[in-house]
Amino acid sequence: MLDEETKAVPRDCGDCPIRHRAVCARCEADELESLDQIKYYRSFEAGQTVIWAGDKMDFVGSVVSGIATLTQTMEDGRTQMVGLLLPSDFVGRPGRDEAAYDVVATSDMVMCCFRKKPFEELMVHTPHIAQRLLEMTLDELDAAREWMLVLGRKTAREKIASLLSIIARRDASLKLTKPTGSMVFDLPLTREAMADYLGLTLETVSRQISALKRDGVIQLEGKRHITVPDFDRLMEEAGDDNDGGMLA
Amino acid sequence: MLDEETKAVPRDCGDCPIRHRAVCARCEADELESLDQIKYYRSFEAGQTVIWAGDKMDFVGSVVSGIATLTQTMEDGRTQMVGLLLPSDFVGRPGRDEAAYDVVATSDMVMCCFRKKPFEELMVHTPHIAQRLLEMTLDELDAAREWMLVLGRKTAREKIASLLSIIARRDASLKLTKPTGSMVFDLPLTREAMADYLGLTLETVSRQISALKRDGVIQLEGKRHITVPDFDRLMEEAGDDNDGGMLA
DNA sequence: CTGTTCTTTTGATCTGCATCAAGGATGCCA
DNA sequence: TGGCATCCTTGATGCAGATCAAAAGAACAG
Repeated sequence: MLDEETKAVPRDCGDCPIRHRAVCARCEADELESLDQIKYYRSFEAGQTVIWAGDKMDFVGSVVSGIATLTQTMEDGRTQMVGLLLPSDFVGRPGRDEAAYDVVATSDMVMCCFRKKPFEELMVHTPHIAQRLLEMTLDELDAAREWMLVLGRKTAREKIASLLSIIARRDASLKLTKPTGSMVFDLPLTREAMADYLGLTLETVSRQISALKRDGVIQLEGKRHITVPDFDRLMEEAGDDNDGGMLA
Repeated sequence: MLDEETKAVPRDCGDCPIRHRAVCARCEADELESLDQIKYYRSFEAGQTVIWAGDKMDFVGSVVSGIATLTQTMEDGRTQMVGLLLPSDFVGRPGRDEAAYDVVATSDMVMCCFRKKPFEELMVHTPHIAQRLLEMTLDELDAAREWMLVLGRKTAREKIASLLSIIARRDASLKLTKPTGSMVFDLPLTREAMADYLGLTLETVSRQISALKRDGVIQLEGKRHITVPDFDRLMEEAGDDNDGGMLA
């Protein structure tokens, strides 16, 4: 069915758009050289599955461009997204042979892959890689825990607002701007994918987006292009406290 | 209000009950020696708060005995537990100054603490510590993601069954037995804490526990002592698939 | 043993979101 | 240009779990 085409995309680490954010961020020139020797690029089309949960996984890698999702599925088909992978995010786990989750490209995507075995060996001699990976994993753990609050305790409206504020913030950080005032961005997810992320149905997602639009929290152009006139207002709707203390 | 009593509990690393599971698990004798120099013990009583989210945190550490919870709270009081800390689990994050979550001891608890600064310095020269911490953090990330599925997609009954099966499994692993057949253990949490973990109300928790008891999935003695006559049955109720493939 | 507090159970009712159902918009391919 | 698929919106209805309320154990101090 799916044509798992693998296409080489030669590139120099020096020009790499994720050079200073990915797992290689802290590497010196010589370390980068070693990584360069075991790396290869893979391209995926929107909708293509990178790997299925339970499949043997003999590589790890970084998202270079595009977006992928990490999802878990129960036997009866209920699915929950457990991660949204953006450029520089790491895929796979050193020391594990099988993929723990389904990984699906939701847009055209390019990954910088390393064969797992050589990567693991390299990690032993290259503390900068292990250090960076630890830092990234701790960040992901924080993100997962923040998401647990969203899933466990927020209302549908708050969930949507939380997702929008996260996407807006991430978009701002790519553009190296602060998330304030008016913001414009595109939704990288379908309503169904949003529902899977938020633990809702796609109908509820659609209704709540309409409600936020009706209430002036967001403006919509087409289905995907979003304008947030007031980011603080969005944060309020998300139930997050941005005025949080810190009066030291 | 809370009497944050700090009591010394001198102990030798060689005798430590979490020696081979904690962040120090991979350390050689000399590395252990270095850790030993910067460690100190703190005891907490049941109900005592270890640290509040946002507070300055100048230590990291491991739970030696007892149980603690990691929780997040919204301004209006809604709370979500984001982690259950058992013996050998790590508390705190190297490279971060403030606690991200409330940490509360739910039973009498002893922690082995390291001052953060010296610990961070030690990590640089002691790859075994960083390696083990990475491994533990990856495990926690997996656990958090499994919990996202529970919070986002499972019914109240499945949530309760999931929590019980996790506690049962953990209990089995402490006793070095396989989780099968009949199992007996104590709930380390109040109904309210269970509710905070599962994103439910305590009334719903109580009702579902009664229902599981009525249906013979569990037996109760007092409020806390649980017997699971058939672990596979419990797994089914949790919606987990334990017969999952693996026919290689 | 009695009053107090904390935890838990159980009942009655309400409601937010799921479910079921239909139709609109957009884009692609023949 | 029309057929088809994909994605999205909106309406009607139902139900799982929240909320409100009361009371029953259990632990403990006096």
